[in-house]
Amino acid sequence: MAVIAPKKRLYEKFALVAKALASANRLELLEALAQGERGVDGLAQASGMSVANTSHHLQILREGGLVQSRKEGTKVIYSLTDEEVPSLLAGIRYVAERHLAEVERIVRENFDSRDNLTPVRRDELLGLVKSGEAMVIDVRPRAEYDAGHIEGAVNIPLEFLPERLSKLPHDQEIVAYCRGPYCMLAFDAVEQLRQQGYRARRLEDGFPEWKVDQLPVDQ
Amino acid sequence: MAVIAPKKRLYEKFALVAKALASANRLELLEALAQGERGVDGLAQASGMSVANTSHHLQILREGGLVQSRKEGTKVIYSLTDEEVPSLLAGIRYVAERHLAEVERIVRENFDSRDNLTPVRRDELLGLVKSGEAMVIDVRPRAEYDAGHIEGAVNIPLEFLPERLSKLPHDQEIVAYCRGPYCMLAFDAVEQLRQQGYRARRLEDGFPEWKVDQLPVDQ
DNA sequence: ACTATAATCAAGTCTATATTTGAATTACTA
DNA sequence: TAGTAATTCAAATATAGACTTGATTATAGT
Repeated sequence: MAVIAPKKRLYEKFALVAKALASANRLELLEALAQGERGVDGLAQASGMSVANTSHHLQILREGGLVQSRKEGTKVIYSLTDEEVPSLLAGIRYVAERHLAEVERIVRENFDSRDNLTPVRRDELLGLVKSGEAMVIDVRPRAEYDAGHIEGAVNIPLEFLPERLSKLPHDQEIVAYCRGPYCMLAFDAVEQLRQQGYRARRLEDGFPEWKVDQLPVDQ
Repeated sequence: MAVIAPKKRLYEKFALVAKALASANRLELLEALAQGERGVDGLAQASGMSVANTSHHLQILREGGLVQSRKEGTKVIYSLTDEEVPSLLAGIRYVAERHLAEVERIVRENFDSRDNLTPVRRDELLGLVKSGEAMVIDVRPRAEYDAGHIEGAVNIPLEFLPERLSKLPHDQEIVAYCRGPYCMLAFDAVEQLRQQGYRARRLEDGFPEWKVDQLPVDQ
C-alpha cells in the first residue's frame, strides 16, 4: 500500500467540486447557465445578487471546474465547462426529491398542486409533435430561447403570452416548457392557456434536461 | 411570479445534498458504502476516523439523503439510499478529472505511471469473458466481494494473491478490479501478476461503476 | 488621451460552520 | 445485569463562508 497521500489529495479536490455546488445561490447560477452562456451582469440579475458577489461566486464555481469564461469586448461571458454539469444538478435534485422529506413536501404543496394534469414526458412529446397533435411553446425570455431550444418550439416569453393568446391553434394541444422542473413560467403559461379554453400541459421539466437526454435541439 | 420563496427553500435543500458531499472524509465513506452496506465500526476503520467522528459524518450524509441505516442486533448497518449516489460520485470525479488541472496531474503522476497498458473497458471485458479469453479476479477483501461482485469473478484478496499465483491459468489474460479508479489494489495485483509472467490488465474502474452501468453482477 | 462600462480584486465585517475528541447515554444482547 | 455498539453531548479549536464597499484593471468608443 505504498502510495497513500495522493488518494487523500484527490478526494480533497473532488470535495472542491462538491463545495462549489454546496450553495443555493451558486446552484441558481448554474441553473441559469444551463439555459445558455451569459455575462456577469445577466447572471447577477438572474440570481438577485450584486455584481461583485456574483463575480465572487463565479470564481468559486470556476475553481470547482464547473464554469469557464471567455472575454467578448468588455464583457466576460460565462458558460458551463461540461455537459456533465447539468447531469450533476439533475442527480442532486433527484436525490433530494426522493430522500429528503421536506423537499417532497415543498414540491407537493407548491408545484404539484398548481397543475393537476400529469406533465408530458420528454419521449411522449416527441411523438405528439411528430403526429401533429401538439405544438410546443418555449416561454423563456428571448435570449435564453436564442441560446438553444427544443427543435421546432416557438418562443412566446410569458409576458407576451396574453397578446398572442388569440393566435394559437385550437385543434392542437399546447405544451409549454421553460427552464426546469421548478421554474414557474410554464405553470403560469398553462394556467393562462386553460382559462382561454386551450388544451395545455407542461413538459415534465425544462430545456437543460432535454439537452442532457440528447433529444433534438435547434441552434 | 406569485410564489418566489419556495424555490429558494428548495435550492437550499439541494445545497444540503451537495454540502454532504463536500468533504473528503465523507466522500471516502460513500465510496466505501458503494462497495456494499457496512457497520459504523467498519466504516471507521475504512476511513481512518474515530467511531464518534464517523458516526457524526454519517448523520450529515443521512441529512443529505445520501445514506440510510437499519439496526441489526446491536449494530447499525449503513447503506446508500439510492443507485443514483454512485452516479453522483462518478459525475464529481469526472468533472474534477477533466477540469481541475491538479487532479489531472495527480492522476498522471500516481496512477497512469504505474500501469503503462490501457485498462480494459467495461464493455470490452464482457466480450473477453464470453469468449473465454480472460478470467476476472476481484482483489477486494472477502466481505466486499460477498456484498456483490462482477458476474463470474473469482475473489482473491490482495494479501492472498502470492499464495494463489501458481494456480492461475497461463492461457488466459487476467483482468483485476477492485473498488474504483483510484483504488490501488488492482494496480498492485497486475504488477505482481506481470512479474510472474502472466498477461494481466486492470479493469478501467471498480465494482460500483460496473453496477451503475447495469452490467451483470452476482449476489 | 479621455470617458464610460464591465468585471475583478482586496479588504473588511459579520456570522456561521466544520471538525474533532472524550465522556455520558441509549439500545440492545446474552 | 454485564457487555457491546452506536449515538449524543459538551466543548475546544479551527476555519471559513457570505456579502459589501471602494479601488483597480481592461476594453471600446469618441
